[in-house]
Amino acid sequence: MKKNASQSAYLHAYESIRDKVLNGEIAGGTKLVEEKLAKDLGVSRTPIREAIRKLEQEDLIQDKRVVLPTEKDLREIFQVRILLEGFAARASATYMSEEAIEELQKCVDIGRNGTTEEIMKANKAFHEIILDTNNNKVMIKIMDRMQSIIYLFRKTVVYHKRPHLIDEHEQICNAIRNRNPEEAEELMKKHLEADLAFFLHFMGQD
Amino acid sequence: MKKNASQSAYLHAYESIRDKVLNGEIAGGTKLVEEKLAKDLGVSRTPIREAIRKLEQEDLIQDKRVVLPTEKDLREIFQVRILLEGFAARASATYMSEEAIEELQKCVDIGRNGTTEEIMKANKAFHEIILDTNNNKVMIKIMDRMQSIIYLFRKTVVYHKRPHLIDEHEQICNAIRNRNPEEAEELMKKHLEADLAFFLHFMGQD
DNA sequence: TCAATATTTTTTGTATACAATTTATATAAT
DNA sequence: ATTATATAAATTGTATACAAAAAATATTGA
Repeated sequence: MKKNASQSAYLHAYESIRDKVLNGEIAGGTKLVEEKLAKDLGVSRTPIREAIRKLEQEDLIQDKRVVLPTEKDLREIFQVRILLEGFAARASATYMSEEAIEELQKCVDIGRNGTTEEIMKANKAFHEIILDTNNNKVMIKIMDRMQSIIYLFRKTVVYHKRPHLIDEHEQICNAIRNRNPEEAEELMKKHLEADLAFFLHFMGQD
Repeated sequence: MKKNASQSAYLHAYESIRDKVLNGEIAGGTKLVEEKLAKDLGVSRTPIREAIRKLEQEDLIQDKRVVLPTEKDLREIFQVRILLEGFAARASATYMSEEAIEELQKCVDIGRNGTTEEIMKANKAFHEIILDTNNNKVMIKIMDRMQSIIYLFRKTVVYHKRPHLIDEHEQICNAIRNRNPEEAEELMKKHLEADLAFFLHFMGQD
C-alpha cells in the first residue's frame, strides 16, 4: 500500500508541487485541482490538501491558484527584506565569526568564477550566512516563507547577470570584516534596493 | 449531517482550539490529540488536522504540543516587532490621514477611561492603525501570525497595568500628529522595549 | 439574441476505515 | 532491579466515500 518512497506522501507532494511552480512547469494563475494533482503524483487527495495549505502559507498559492506576484507584492516583500536583512547585516558586523566571514568571502569568489547553478546557490548562501548570524529563529522563519517567491526573483537577476551584484556582495563582506555596522546595513539596503529595481525593470518588459 | 453552525467545521475548530490555548484552558506543553479534540468539538479528525496545521504555522503549536514560549522566543518576536512597527510608526508620521490620527487618539482616550476589556481592544487597535497606514500586506500578515503569541503577552501587561503604557501611546500619537518621523520611530521602539522588559519581569516570577 | 433560471458536472469539505508508526506497557533474561 | 525484548494500545498518515458547494452548461422565456 505504502509507496517505497523514502519520505511521506505529504512532503513529497509539497516539494513536487512547489518545484513545479518554481520552475514554471505550472504557470502563474493556474487553478490547482486536488484530484488532478493526486492522480499525477499517485497519492490520494489527503496529502495533496495538506501540501496546498502549506504552499498557501508561503503565499505561493492563493485560494487554489498559483500566484502571479504583482509589482506591489515585490515592493512589499522587499520592504520587509530590507528591514530584516539590513538589521542582520548590521548585527553581523559586530557578531559574525571569522570563520563565517571566510564562508561569506567564498560566496563572493564563487560569484565571480562559478557556473550559473553555483552562483545561484552562493548568492542564497551569502544572504543566509548573514541572517543566521543574528540567530533569531522568528526572523529566519519569516525569510524562509518568502524564500519561494524570492527564488523566482533571484533566478531572473542571476540569469540576466545584473551588473555589480557580486561587487556589492564583496563590499558588504568587507564592511562586516572591518566591523562597521552602519556601513554594512547601508550597503545591504542599497544592494536589495538595486536588486528590486533591476527585477522590476524586467517585469515591465514581459 | 452538517451542523447548523454558520461557519465551516475547519474554521470553527481553528478558532475554538486557538481560543482555548489563548485563555489558558489548554495549558502550555499539552499534547493535542486529534481524536480527542474531534470528539470534544463534535466533528471528525479531518477539519481538526487542518486547524492544527494552521496553528502550527502561527507557532502556537509545535509538533502537536501547545508552545510554552521561552524568554528567547519573546525577545526574538520583539526584535522583529521593533523593526516592523518602528518602520510603520515612521511612515505613519508622513502618511497617516487626519481621520486615522483621530482614531489613534480615541484609542489613547479609551486607554485612560475604558474597562479592561475595552483597553485590551484599544491597545490592539492602536498598533493596528499604525501598521495599516504603511499599507504593506506582507508586513500585516507577518504581524498577524505573531498576534496570537503577542496576545498572550498583552493580556499580562494590561492586566498588571503597566505604568506609562498609555502615556507612551499618547507620545507616539503626538509625534505622528506633529509629523515627526524620527521621533515616532524612536518612541515606538522605546515603547516596545519597555513592553518586553515589563513582560520578562513577570515571566521570571512565575 | 440575451438574460434568467434550471440542470448537470466539477470540485471541495467532511466523515470514516484502515494501515503504519509511535508510544506505552508488560514480560523475560541477566 | 534493570535492561532488553515482545506485546499491546494509542496516535497519526493515507485512502476512500459521499454530501455540500461552486462552477459550468443547458434550457427557457422575453
